[in-house]
Amino acid sequence: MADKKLLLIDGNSVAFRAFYALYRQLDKFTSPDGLHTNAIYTFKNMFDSMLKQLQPSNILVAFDAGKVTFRTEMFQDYKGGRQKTPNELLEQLPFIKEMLEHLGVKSYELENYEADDIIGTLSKMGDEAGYEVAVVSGDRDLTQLASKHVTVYITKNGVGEMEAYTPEHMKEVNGVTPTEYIDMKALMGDSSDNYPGVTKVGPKTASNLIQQYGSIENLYEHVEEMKKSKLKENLINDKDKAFLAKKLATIDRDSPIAVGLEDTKINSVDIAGLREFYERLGFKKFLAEMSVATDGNVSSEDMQKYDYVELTSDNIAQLKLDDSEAAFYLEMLGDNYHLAQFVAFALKTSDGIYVSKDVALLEESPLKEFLQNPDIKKNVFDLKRTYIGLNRLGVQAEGINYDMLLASYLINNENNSNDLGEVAHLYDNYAVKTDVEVYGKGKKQAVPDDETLFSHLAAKVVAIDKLKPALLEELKDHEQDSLYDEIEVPLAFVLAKMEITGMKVLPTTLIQLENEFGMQLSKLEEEIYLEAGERFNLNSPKQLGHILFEKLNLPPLKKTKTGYSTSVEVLDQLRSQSKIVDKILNYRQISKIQSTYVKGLLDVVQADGRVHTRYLQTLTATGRLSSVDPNLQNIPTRSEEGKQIRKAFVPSQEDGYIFSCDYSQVELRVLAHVSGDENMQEAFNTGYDIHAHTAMKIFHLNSTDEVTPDMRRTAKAVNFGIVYGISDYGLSKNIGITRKQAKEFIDSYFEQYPGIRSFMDQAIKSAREKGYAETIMHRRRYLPDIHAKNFNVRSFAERTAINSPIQGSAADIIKIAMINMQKKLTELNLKTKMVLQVHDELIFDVPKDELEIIKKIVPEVMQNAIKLDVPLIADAGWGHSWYDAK
DNA sequence: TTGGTCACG
DNA sequence: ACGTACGTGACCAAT
Repeated sequence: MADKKLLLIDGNSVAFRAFYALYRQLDKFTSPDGLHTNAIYTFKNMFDSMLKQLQPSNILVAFDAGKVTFRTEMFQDYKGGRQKTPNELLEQLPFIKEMLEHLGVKSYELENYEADDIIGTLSKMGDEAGYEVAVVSGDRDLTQLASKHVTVYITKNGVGEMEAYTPEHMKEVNGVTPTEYIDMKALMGDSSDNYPGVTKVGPKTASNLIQQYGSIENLYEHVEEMKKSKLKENLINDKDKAFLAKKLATIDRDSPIAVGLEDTKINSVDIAGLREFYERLGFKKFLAEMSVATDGNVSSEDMQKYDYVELTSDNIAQLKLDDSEAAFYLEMLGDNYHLAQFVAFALKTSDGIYVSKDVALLEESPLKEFLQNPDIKKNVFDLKRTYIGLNRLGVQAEGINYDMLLASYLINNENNSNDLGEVAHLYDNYAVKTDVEVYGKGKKQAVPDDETLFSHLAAKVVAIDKLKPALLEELKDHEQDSLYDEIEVPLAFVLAKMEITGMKVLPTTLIQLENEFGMQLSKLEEEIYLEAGERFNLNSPKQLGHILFEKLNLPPLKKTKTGYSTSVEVLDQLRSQSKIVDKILNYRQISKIQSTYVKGLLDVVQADGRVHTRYLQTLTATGRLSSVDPNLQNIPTRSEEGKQIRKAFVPSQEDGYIFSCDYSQVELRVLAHVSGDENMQEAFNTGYDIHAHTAMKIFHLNSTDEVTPDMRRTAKAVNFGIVYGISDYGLSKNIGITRKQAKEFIDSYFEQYPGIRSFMDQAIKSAREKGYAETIMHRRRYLPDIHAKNFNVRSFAERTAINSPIQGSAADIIKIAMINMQKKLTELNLKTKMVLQVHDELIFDVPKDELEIIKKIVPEVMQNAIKLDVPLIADAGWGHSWYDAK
């Protein structure tokens, strides 16, 4: 702690920031009595972060006393027209003050003055008395107080982040000194405080003028010397406004405050009062923190320090591992567990907690036997990560039967996290810190000292065990036990094996493509520069927009937040207007393939000549998987150039096959099943081409023979639209018809498939009643926005309520197929490996002599994954590369 | 870190 | 009347 360091906080401003930081969680943060607490809670977090960063010896928090101040006397409309502070925030202010009192911190407000003036006055007093002064506010006005010993911190978006304004920083940002800033404001006015400055003068002009003249007084002495301009006229006309604005902008540094520096001393924390306060507001996290900080009086057993034993090769022999159940955690630094550095492990048995940084201990007796013993049930967090980490150490884990991460994802994937600490916090267990707290993030990520590390890991294994009953109970309440036990947990092992196997990629094929595409790209580049008349960065949408819409004067058809849109959608319509457009589209397409797929893929081929993706099993809102590092679920297939990439994906044996099998229209079949629509079910049961059948229906034809390719295309778009929760606008935009036509198609569709409409209505109604949408396997997606007042937000939730059960059930189905498939491969003792899943498609690496059996069993297993009211159909293809597997 | 763009189902 | 399709990940430029 610095000797004399005074922290002055702008209470209203910080509370305001705190309130809006968690505004979206407004309804989730309430006390047992129903009081909103989001601002109180965040205020405390921000306050803690200030203490940590600034280490003050003295503190005072200043508040505004009321609406009327000496400034409103000068200027009636001061802060007029400003939106009223929401009641939800106002009602929290007294509690913030109460909390500060318990914390031993003085709050102060003064009739007729704003918090700014209190801070201005105290900062002056502090400065004169030899204090280092730190001012914290969300309001940039305060930056005028900055001086050699006064630093003004302006809160940024993140809870703990602040921008430090020293006189030097002021100069960089505004070009003026803190005192000159007042004069700058005099010229600019302040729209949020509702007072005008000089007409047409903004920050730029104001800054330039003040840099030139130093103050408005001096400026107006010389104003007649300025050469004739609109600016000069405005300055002269608005002279009174400027001088008034200066008065309003100036913080009173000699206000008649009734507190002095002696009042800023920090008193001791009123522990009992604070605890009672936290309990009243339901702040479990802060309560838990208190128990640790104050030692003794530990009310929450969560916060006990755990005793652990550090395992070494010397004491390992004494380790008793005769339990039938234990918790285990293997720590690796970084997301990519295929490559991540091992840090340490922790183990919790009935005897106690054991930790060690020596992961080699896992490779030997007795830990290896323990981990490989199927009869000892292991509780973990992130089964797949654990399994693969152990696999790298030569351990084939068995008996892992509980995964806290998977369970929490199934229970509620709304506030999804892969961090054990964060998940534990969701279940009111604050005994374990988050990994970011312990290891840091980004460049600063590092392993801490042994004591910190071991305590963290000990807390982790304890939390895994401790929360297990609650999570299992909740799964049961949700009727998700079989989704968890029979789908997600077994699937995690299947995915682990797929990831470990990886897929063979031929770098030479990619390098050939790199050369070809490279030549095409340089040729296109030159041609484009020639047409444009200059060289520029083709990959910059901003620069490209400038060339197209300003230099070449093409019509800008669409805008984005930041400028002109240059997307395919726009460029496609400009094709006829300039030769350059086609070339740009062509360049874009090839450059995408080159950077993302050719170069990107080459970068991630590992030493074994394979790519090992990671499937994220606990990420998506619908239950699908996602694939990263590399993403193998978006390898090009639609364009021929892109499809070339697939030639580099080959079987592990040269004469082997890549075998691919995909479901035909799973989502529509799921829709036919869940909606019970008779016409659609009949179409699938009879084996019609569903899009042609739809075309026949919506165009009122007598037979599918009359369906033209155009009609079929339209019908296909309508079928897709239905799955997404259709709107006439969306459909019209997608297939380039009018909204009216689109509406007619949709109406006609609902007439022909009446069950679909009632399904959609029912889906929305049920989401409203239950608060979530659900798949056939009881996977949930919570939809709080279904009750939103905002039309757009609510509509989005409604479409989601329709789409999620469809997309999610399809995900359930292929997951079941994958588990059955892996089982079958093992049963039949085949060498074939399942290597990829692309949402409705499974891909296998097949030795030559297994092709025949695979052709038979894969479609069979996929088609029989689940029994629906309509048949599931899966079509297979194979070849000597992924490209040829069609 | 964010936004634009584009690859996939 | 509201403005709009559902679900993802990677790359690049600009902040």
